Amino acid sequence: MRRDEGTLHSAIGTLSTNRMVKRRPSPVDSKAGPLTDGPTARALLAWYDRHRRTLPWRAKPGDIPDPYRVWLSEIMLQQTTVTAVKPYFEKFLTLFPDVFALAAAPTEAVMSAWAGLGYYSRARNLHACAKAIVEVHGGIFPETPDALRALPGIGEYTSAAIASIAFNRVATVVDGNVERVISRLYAIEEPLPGSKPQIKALTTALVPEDRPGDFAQAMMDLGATLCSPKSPSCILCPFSGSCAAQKRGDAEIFPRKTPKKEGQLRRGAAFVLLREDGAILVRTRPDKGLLGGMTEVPGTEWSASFKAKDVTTLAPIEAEWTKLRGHVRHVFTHFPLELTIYAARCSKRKSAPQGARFVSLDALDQEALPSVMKKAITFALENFPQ
DNA sequence: TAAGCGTGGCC
DNA sequence: TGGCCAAGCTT
Repeated sequence: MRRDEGTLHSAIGTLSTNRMVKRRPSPVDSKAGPLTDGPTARALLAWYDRHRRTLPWRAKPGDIPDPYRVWLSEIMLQQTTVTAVKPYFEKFLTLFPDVFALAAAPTEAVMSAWAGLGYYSRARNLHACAKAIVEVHGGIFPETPDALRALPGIGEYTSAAIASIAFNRVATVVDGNVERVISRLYAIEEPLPGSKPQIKALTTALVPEDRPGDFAQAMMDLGATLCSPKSPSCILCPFSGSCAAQKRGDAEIFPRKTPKKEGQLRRGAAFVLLREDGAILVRTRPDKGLLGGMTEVPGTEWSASFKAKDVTTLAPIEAEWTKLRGHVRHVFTHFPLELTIYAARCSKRKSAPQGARFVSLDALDQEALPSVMKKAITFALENFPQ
């Protein structure tokens, strides 16, 4: 620990003196510890200036960032990969070009545009946040972490990210990438999430006053490219030589994590009712909880004790329900799900029961349909009886 | 504090 | 193929 502190202080010293000295640690240095250069923001920023990723929401060098784009991307990127976010980001910019358009949009439009991206409370909070920015802040994003933190869907990470990236404010941005990079730089043995306070303190000490936004993005770019979870490219890393894990040669074991207990399998049934004019029966889930506010086909509760026996008594209408062979499997973050699918047809004159509605298959893409429901409907249509 | 909350890609 | 993982927030 004393060694870490020494390394940190030398990093701060290098920053404050604004030196561009390239000091390759000698064998003597690396044994001496405190004499070895620690990681510096300068080294990282030099790398970033050459290797930064081009992303749809990222301002080009010299350009002023658009807070709306920064905010929208940060919400979408929560626990979500860049690849998954890109098409949704473009779609949202087209449908809702600015915070005023988003605030004025119907909730259903926001939810259906978000469908497939997951963690649907993000969409609800996104909409609430847009309204708050328009109604409370006159459509202007607040610039400080504290003010941002007060908005729906914006927590510790996102408030710091927006403040630093959109407004170049000094803030400590710690996401999964930063946790990995810092854990390796200092070979932190304590597992996450217990190591979070230490990681935040070490990160804070590295943030440069002149380019906090670039520093945050550089740390995340580094974590997403070179300092990857598996087989990191230490040889190319700007921190090579000042990274404790790289010196040990076992960077990939960091960050250590406390194992999570796995969720128990839940089962349930779903009913796909196809009307003869090509519409299926759907309903809207309650606003809160799993898949809150999203569209679903009618079904049973999902539970560990579910038995696929006599479940047609739970069907939305009386019909000739056929139990389809096989199951639809889906894995949520906290439990796996196995759905038994029942299928039936009904006449064009059939009206939807209370709380449900018919939607033509052609209009299904305008629904807020989560992936598990797309799976269930696709499975039913592909295996429909007769 | 810990649990709840999605999804798709990767090896 | 299945476990791991991705720019976390809310309660």
